[in-house]
Amino acid sequence: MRLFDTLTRTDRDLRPIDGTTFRFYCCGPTVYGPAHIGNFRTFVLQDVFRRTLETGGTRTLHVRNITDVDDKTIRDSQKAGKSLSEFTAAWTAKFHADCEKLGLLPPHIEPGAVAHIPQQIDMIARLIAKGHAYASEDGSVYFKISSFPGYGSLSRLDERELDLGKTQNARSSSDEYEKDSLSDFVLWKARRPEDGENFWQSPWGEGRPGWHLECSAMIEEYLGDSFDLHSGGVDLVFPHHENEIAQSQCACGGHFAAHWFHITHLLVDGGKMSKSLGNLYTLEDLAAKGFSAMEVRYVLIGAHYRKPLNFTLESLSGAREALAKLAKGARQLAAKVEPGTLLSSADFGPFQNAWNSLNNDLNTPGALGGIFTGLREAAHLSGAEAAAALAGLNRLLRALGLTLPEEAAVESVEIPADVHALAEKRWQARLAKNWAESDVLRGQLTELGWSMKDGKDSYALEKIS
RNA sequence: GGCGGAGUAGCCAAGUGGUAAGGCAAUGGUUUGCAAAACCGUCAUUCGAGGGUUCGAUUCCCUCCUCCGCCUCCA
Repeated sequence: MRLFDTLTRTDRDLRPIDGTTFRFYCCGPTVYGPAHIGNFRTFVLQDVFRRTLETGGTRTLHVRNITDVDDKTIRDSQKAGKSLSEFTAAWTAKFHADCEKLGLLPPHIEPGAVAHIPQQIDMIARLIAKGHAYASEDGSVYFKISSFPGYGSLSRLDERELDLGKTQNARSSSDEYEKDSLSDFVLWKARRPEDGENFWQSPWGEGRPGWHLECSAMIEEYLGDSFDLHSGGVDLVFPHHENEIAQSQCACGGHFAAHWFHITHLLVDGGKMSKSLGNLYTLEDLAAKGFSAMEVRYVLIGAHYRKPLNFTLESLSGAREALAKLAKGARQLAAKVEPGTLLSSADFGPFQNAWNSLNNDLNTPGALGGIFTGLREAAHLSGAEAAAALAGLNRLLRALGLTLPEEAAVESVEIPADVHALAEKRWQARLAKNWAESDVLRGQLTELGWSMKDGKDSYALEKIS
């Protein structure tokens, strides 16, 4: 597949460096609360990315970390009166549950920062030995940006008016640590009183690792000094990924990530999502409004990953209808195929365009459009062609990670006796072609909060929500 | 202010130097006592505004307007 690369700003073909397995790393969540749909846009697109590679026959190694120590996890665990590990374990479990609902494939490896402190300390020691880092008097360690000429290549720092020297004066008064240059970033944070019990021993004294370091250390541990792709939300380009490049290339040599895949942020109702605006949605918030995680997933893949996606409740309703339409189309296609037919998956039949879209810079909305168009074409197919089309459709749905809703599962709701009696009465009136009375009775049912829909030989009662 | 991205029908949203995918909503018809459901249709002379290049631009260039992101630990 071809994918846009943030570093070179070009579309490039993806080929595993080692020729067999595509190895990639995704910056995972900081577990101090429930992830919101903006976080999940990134994780869902990374999931579609992986599924597309695998559907195309490429084996993958997917590593995604859990950030379980930083300012926020420490602060909020203290607020909650829990130990850091107890606190982050609970939110990690919640994250996993949400991921499963969204149909996200679990990463092959999911390392946590706290479990990799020795590796982080080792990396810092190497950076100091090579002259890329220095310890300050308080026991913190900083990366010396001036020691790495390549710094800023990913975010094009040299083209920005970010004068690393100049900003120092303006901000040094509020800086709590002692750095040579303000732009230098922290690798090891000396223990502070507010850290409570959350500190570890190091050659530089008690403290904890800086945020940027964990990814570099875990990448080295599981992917080595060179690997295929690194991914995250756009906000991580600077400084997080920039710092990772500096740390890893200086400590390990190697070229680090061969490709950078960044997902653009989600907008809600045309603007930034924020708690104060009341539009920061978690899966739970949306479930409370009656929307399933799969409907959320459909909306999230409904826009190209490099364009802003405007999330609205209206688009969620649209997703429900669209999924139902897809499910119906899939059922109709399946009905044309003899049960037991061996489904060929050599090509995608009428869904070839959809598959091509997915492989052309992960164009998920293009792929969805192609599926609906393909479904229309597939309606005219039969026999082996229909079987091949069905196979193609199934592969595509798997690549997108979409699980289609089952045929209208009738919910068994308790129907009050008076409602039931009224309905029976109306049904009899209707059978007697007494339309006037029939309509009056339906009006009464409506007032009780029930709608009555007539079928050929029976009727259905539905609670009006 | 610097850098980056975006403005396509009521909403979500693809796409292309050659005359606008798809989904939702809406709407017409068939059907149904009427509804609902289902099925079959319709639905952007136009792509933020104004210039330019071109036989031809929504697509390339310039200017302007609006929105969004990043600018030191936010996916």
